[in-house]
Amino acid sequence: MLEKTYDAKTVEPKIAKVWEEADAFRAGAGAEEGAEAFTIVIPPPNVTGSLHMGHALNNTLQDILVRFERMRGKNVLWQPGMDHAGIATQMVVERQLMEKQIHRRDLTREQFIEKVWEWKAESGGAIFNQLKRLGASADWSRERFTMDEGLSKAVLEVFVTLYKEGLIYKDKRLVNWDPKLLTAISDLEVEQQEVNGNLWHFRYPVDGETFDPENPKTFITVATTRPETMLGDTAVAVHPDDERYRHLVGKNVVLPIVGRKIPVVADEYSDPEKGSGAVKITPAHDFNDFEVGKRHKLPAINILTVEAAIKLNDNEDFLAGLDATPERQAVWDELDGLDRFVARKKIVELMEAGGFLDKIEPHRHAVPHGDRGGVPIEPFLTEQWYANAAELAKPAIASVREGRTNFVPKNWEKTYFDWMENIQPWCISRQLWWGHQIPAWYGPDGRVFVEKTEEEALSAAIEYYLALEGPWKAWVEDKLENFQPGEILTRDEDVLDTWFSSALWPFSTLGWPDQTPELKTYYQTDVLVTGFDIIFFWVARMMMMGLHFMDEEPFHTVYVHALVRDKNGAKMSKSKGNVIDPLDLIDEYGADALRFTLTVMAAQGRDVKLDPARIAGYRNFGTKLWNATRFAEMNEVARNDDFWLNDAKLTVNRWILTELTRAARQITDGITSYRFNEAAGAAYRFVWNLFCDWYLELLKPVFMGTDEAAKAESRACVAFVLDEIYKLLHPMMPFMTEELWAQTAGEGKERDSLLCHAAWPSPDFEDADAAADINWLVDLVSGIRSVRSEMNVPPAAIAPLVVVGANDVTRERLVREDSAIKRLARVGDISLADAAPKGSAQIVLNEATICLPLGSLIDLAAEAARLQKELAKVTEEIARLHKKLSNERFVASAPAEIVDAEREKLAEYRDAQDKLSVALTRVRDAG
RNA sequence: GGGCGUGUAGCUCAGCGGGAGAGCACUGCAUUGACAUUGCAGGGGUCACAGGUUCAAUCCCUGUCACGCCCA
Repeated sequence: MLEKTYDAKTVEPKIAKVWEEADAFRAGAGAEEGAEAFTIVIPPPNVTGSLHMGHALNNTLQDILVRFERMRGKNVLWQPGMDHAGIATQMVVERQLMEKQIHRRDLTREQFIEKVWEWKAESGGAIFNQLKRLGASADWSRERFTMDEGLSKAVLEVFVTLYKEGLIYKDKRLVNWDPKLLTAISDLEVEQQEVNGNLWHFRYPVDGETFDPENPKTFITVATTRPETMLGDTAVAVHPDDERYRHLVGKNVVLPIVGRKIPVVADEYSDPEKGSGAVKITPAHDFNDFEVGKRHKLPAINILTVEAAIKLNDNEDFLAGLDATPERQAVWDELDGLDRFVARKKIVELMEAGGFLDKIEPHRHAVPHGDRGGVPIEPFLTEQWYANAAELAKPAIASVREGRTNFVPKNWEKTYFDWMENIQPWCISRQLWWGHQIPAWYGPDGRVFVEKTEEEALSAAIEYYLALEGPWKAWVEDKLENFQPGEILTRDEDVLDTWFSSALWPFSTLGWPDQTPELKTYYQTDVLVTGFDIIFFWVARMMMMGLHFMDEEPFHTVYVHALVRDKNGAKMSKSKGNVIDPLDLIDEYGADALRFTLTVMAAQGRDVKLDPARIAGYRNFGTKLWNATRFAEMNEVARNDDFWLNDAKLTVNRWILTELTRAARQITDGITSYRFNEAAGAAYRFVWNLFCDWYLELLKPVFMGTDEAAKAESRACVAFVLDEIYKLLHPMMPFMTEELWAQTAGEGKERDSLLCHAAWPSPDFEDADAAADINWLVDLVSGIRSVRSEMNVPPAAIAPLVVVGANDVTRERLVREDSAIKRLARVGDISLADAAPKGSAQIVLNEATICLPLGSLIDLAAEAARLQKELAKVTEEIARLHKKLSNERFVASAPAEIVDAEREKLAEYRDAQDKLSVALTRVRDAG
């Protein structure tokens, strides 16, 4: 016997253990030899991560697909793993070391990396246990890590290949530099944040004029949001059509504080409407200015250190061509080494003191911030490694364009195209220690050798230098005489962007570059399930790499789900304090309730606003099913394989089997079309509103009756339908259904397989007549209940039922469903009559009028009012339909079946109108 | 500024060319036997606004307003 209530806290760990011991989710588990493969690779969570709502939704949806396809008999692999998350992990470990007063730089690189691995062994990967608690049925034995040996091998292979193909190269250009983390980051890792700042207007004196702040002819005013960068200005730009400044183009201005003479150039970048219409140009510290600088061949003077402090002294680029007067030198000394924001204030003060400050305007503008470090990034001129994303994107664009990979919902394709078609070179090097070190070695002259191993690089280098005539040949020969490792080549210090290895995930996890059986079986993977926030970071790059190295898309479908927000629609964030921890919800309501809630709310193209009250509601749904099963048990429901359902005789059984067929189709269609909410909704309605509310209620008279054959048939039928319900709900509520499956094996019996390996239902029982019968019964009972409630008839009162005008079908139904009607509608004798007894409440149902002679219980005035209201409603409908059908153009243009249906409706309403009128007269006569 | 999306019951949301739906909340009634994590019944909506297409528009098109997100 089932426990009185379902306790998720004890059942879920127990079931998890059952699955684990049965090795139930191993690749191909439960599938027959040669079954079609179905593969999903998990979006690898960060090794530092812990389960948040986004993960919960993402993995619930994946698990639904995976469990569903496993039950459909496919050879399923859900490939799990984690991402080494370069910056995030390095930060976590650095912070931990700092608590012990150890700075990363106190350690060698090797020592630090050792610490990271130690950290991973101890605290990394907590999220896997959390995913297991959610019920994720991945093949945990195949766990991969982007830094593990196999995946690192794939990274080397890809890097070296792309380099040799010319698709990876080194370049010196402006990058997004994070002065806190001291590394370059990619465009995608930059977040624009709106801040309140100022526009400072500076006067730059025109060369050859005597500067007079009162005389505009002697200077040009420029506006800037970043005063400190003026130290690196190398021009002032004005618009070519701007009359105000035309005479100055080609002349020089003298940069205050610095003394450098810089030209006024004409460039369309300058917007005459903005500020003064003249803009200072700092090619080394601004992306737009860099482009202007290239057009006008301006020098780029870097005036910042990697930590974004001012660097003037010993700065050759800065000092070149300057007259370091003692006064200037004193000012430079003062500025040198100041943090950029301190320097900003200082510069403004100096400018003001010299009369060069025109005005300060408050200005709200976007400032780029590093998404990890959280500080404003600096455009910084450095040499970095780049991947030619534009080239790699071409086939990736074509794939989606030609429908080989499809986005669901489709509108994300536009986002994908917009980004891919304007893609910039991908900066793939990072100045970190934790990550895949770039396989590039430099020779004594700085020449780079890119190979998978140092040995190969060395051979390449030796071959190169020995073939060279010149000083390096002798140098290398000399070194080779008495060879010490590391003396000829120096390895590039940088590591690769974390997303570089993630981009290979769909094939690197399957063993590539080796041609493993897994790779053959499971690539191409099927569906990628992800949030839209990583379409650019990850999806696009997997497409590029998959196509380049596998010649086949990594997946045929990308299902993009929404973000989970709080119940007010705000993004969950620690700072807002509105984060809901899925583990808390699992503790409180159970994993099944959380999963079902996320599923039923996961409509395409809309964010999930999660209100914990909803979860309680869906927890109740599980309880409902649990109790329905208990009810079945109490009534000796048991599977009976000898009973052939097609032979079911009871209408109610034939009806529920018909409804089961419909529900199973809806659920199956919902999942296969990624409309998870529809699948969950269909399951919910079937189980609660049909199976529990009507089917089990209708069976109560059978179970309490004496017709043993009917009981036997019904017991078998309930058992069958329950089994099908467990299966249909399993992808959404795996724990409870697996438990119910085990518990309902029957006295002393055991199921011959786990529910997670049971065959997915595809019932095809259809009996339209039975469906019509029960629908009539439902309408009858609902109608009677409604009237009783409105007439305030005490629930305990039993009234007789008199049916007027019943045709043969209705008469048969009344006999057939006699006990159900009596029980559910709480009526006594059922009889037929030609006219309604006096003092009856009356309900019009199809051709018949159902009368409840309530005697003294009835308030005739109230009943008259009720009938009047009904009549009004029907009359209104008749008017609407009449008008519609009188419209010749409707009759002529609308499809015939629509017109016929409307005519039929009209006839039905007219019939009902007649009967209601009779009923009303009858009530009034009685009064 | 460009793009995407949203606006339907008090709240959270489905639906989407032919009679406005769900869950929660609310109101009334019900408590000995599957289930109060319950049952039965009920109230509640100019489907943001304005035009257009159509025999027919909550649904398609255009515009307006409001809100959200992404990219500059």
